[in-house]
This record gives sequence, C-alpha cells and structure tokens, in this order.
Amino acid sequence: MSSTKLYSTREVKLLEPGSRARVRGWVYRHRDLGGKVFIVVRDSEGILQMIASEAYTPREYIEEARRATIESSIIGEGVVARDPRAPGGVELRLERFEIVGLASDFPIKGGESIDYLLDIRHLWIRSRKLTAVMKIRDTIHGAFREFFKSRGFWEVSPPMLTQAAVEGGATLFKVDFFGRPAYLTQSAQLYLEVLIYSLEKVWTLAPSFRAERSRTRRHLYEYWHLEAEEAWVHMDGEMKLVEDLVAYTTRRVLDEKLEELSFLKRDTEKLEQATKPPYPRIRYEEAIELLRRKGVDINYGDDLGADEERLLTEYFDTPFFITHFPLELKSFYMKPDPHNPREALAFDLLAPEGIGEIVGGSEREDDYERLLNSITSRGLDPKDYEWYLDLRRYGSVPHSGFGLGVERYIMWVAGLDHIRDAIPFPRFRDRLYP
RNA sequence: GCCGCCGUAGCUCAGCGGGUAGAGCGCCGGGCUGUUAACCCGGUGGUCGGUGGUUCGAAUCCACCCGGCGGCGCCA
Repeated sequence: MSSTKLYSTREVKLLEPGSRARVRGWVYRHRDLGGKVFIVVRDSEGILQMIASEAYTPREYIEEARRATIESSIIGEGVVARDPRAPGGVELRLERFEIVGLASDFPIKGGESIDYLLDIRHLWIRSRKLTAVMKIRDTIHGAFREFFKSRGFWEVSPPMLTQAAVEGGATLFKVDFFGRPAYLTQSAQLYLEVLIYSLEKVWTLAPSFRAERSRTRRHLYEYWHLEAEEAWVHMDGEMKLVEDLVAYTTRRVLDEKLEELSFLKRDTEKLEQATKPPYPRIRYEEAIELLRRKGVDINYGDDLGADEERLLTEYFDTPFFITHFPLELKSFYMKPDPHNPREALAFDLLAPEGIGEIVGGSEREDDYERLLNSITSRGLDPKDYEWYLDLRRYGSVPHSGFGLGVERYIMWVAGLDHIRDAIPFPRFRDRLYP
C-alpha cells in the first residue's frame, strides 16, 4: 500500500500524536454517521478506533470504509491522534483505507444462545473473552514448562494409543488399530512410572480422553492433562511439589496477564492468596467431620460428591488438600498408609470458589506382591498389567506422582463458569463440530 | 445411566383454555461530521425441529423420534 510503517493496535497507542502509522486487523465495530465513519479495528493485541472523515480522508477511501462490514479484514493508514472520545484515548485518522477480505454478514451480534455459539465456535473463538482465555492458557503452559525445568524434571512424550485401561471403571474411547482394539489414553501415569527408572523425574502435558457420560460444567471428553512422576519421593514431597507448581503458575499469570484477567473481571485478590504456599491440608476423616458439622448426611467410607466438595471449599480461601482417603475409594496403584493400611497415601487438591478437584495424586504401590493383590482384588486382569508389574521386579523404588486437569485450573484462574471456555474446541458428547 | 428444561424469522424470544403467525435485534434502502452494543424513518423476513394421531380446523392437544441446554453419578 505504501512505505508507512506497520504497527499493531497496541503499538499505535505508544506513538507520538501526529505520527503516521499503518494498522491492519478486523472490523470490530462499524458506525457510519454520513460525514464520518468510525471503525474500531481488532488485532491480536487489542482494539483501535479509525476514522474516515471528509476533513482528511480522500473520498474513495471514505467509500471503502463505508463498505467495510463487521469482521472484514482491512488495512488503514493515517495520522495518530489523542482524543478522549476514542476508546482507549487514541485513534487513527485515515488517509488511506483498504478492504483485504470483505466479510459476509457476521452471524454473531450479541445475545446468541450457547447452542448456536458452539455450532459456530470457529467464529465465536474470535471473541475478546476467548482470546483473553487463550492468552492466559499460553502463559500457564509456559509456566508449567519453566517450573519443571527449574526443578530438574525431564519432559517426556507418552503414547496416546494404548492397549488397556489405566484405571478400572472409567470408560475408554475404542479405536480400530488395524483390526485390533486399541484405546485413547485416559492418563499417561503408568508410562511416566516406566520412565522414572532412567530419568527419575519426568513430566508431560498431553491430552487425556474419558468416555464417561459426564454432563457437567467441569467435564470434557478430551482434556489436557499435566502429569508428573518422581522416584525416591513420598506423598509429602509430592504435595509440596504440587503446591509450589500451582503457586508459581498462578503468580506468573498475575504478573503477565493482568489485562486479560481484568477484561474477564476476575477478582485477582483470590489468586494472590494462592501464590503463598503451603496450602491447608485436611485428612479425609476430617473432611467427613466438617461436612457432618454442616449437617450433611455422610459417613466414613462415602465418596465426596460435587456438592460435598463445594461445601468444603467454603472453609478455605486458597486451594487445599484432602489426604488419606479410604483405600477402596482409590485406584489400584495407590500405596496404603503403613500406619493405617485402610487408608491410601493419596491426595486431591481442591480449588476454592466452588471449583473443586483440580489435582489428584498419590504415592504409588512399589511392592510387587501387594500391587498384584490390589489388581486381582479389584477384579482387574494381571495380564493387562504385566509390564507395569515388571517395574516392581527390577529395582523398585518408592515414588509418587500427580495429574492436574489443565482446563479446570484455567477455569479457576480465569474465573470461568464453564469448562468449555477453557479450551478452544471443547469436545462433549454429541458435539464434535467444528 | 438418572433427573429437569427447551426447539416458532438470520439471532433472541412472545403467542400454546385449538380458528391461517408477532416483537426486538440483524439485514436492505434513506438521513445524520464524534459514534461508544450509536440514533431516526421506511422496507425485507417463517414448511412454528420431524413423523403420525385427535379435530371441520393444530405452532397450540396426544404419541413416538431427532436435536440441544442445565444438573447428578464418575472423574481431572
């Protein structure tokens, strides 16, 4: 178009008034007043108002600006001006204007139903809300990686296609693997356990798939799972790792994504409190006692449901741990507490404000015979776990690990009321498009 | 798997003690030289989710089916 320098909407706001600038983006708002055309342009960094006026814009470009429909891609060039009437206080007075891709009538105008918006997720994804969440997610991914690096962990890549279940009970997605049944993984844990015998401390960020027929605001069929496993570490050490990770990552979001949190109207004071570990720890039996005191009809041995978790979060302002669950409530690979073999060395981390469980972890059973008993007593077939049992025959070590549901954590950090907005393309039952 | 709710214009919804379909927004045309989800005037717009039934007559009543939303259980 010309040699005038290209700036992003954010950079334009830092220029001296009177500077020339070229800006490109998509039409976010369009108001044609006859003599003047106001166009608010959106790019990946923000929004900027452009104005076409007979006072400084050649007629042909005013006509072009008039034609620019919502979501058309455009390039504008002109003079930067400060004006309190402009959104953000800065605007671009156009001297040239070009439509790159004229948009058809954009289907989102405000007030659409969730169902409809999910059908056009590929267009809805442009919204400033979802853009803000995706930027926060990027910071979270980076913080995970840096945290583990700083703690001497190795990042590894477990398989997505597997032969059998990691945990009994949960439903698996079955796929056809050249005529043989295979399944999409629901956790990398068992594979991470394999890798600690050489790398000692490993982690991965990968998708997990659950075909549970869940239908709640906290469940996805495909979600991202942050998992870590370390040798020579007992439950207490693992919990310390988890709270340091969550505190560090939350701190990073506060430091780098304040603008996005503010756009999402997130109360950052709630996040500040979570940057100061240690987090409170209560044992399962204490949780039951707290609930009974609140009048809940629950007994030792009952599982904590969504309502119970929500009630418990009211006692705490930060994430908190629940530990030492009855063995029968937990998976076969968890180690019983030597001081009380009825309880597992397992822990959940619950996020406050009613979000509930975001992390599940445990010390793993490292004894061959006890692991074999645990598998058979739960009705699982030891043949499916031969390679896993082998790990206890060749230099077994005490070890612990955990899994964090990335979208649930994002839900809490970003203050989302539904998990679908924590991931660009949520997968639910009956929804695979787009 | 279970419980509850909803499918009417492009979108959001009203109409549902049965009598041939309505609003707002959008869109199109016109007006407006500072709009902020702009405003003002005019126009456009529908196999009332599908099939079958009851009825002289069904968006409205009944049955089944399809699609969706909220919640539970399970989990992260």
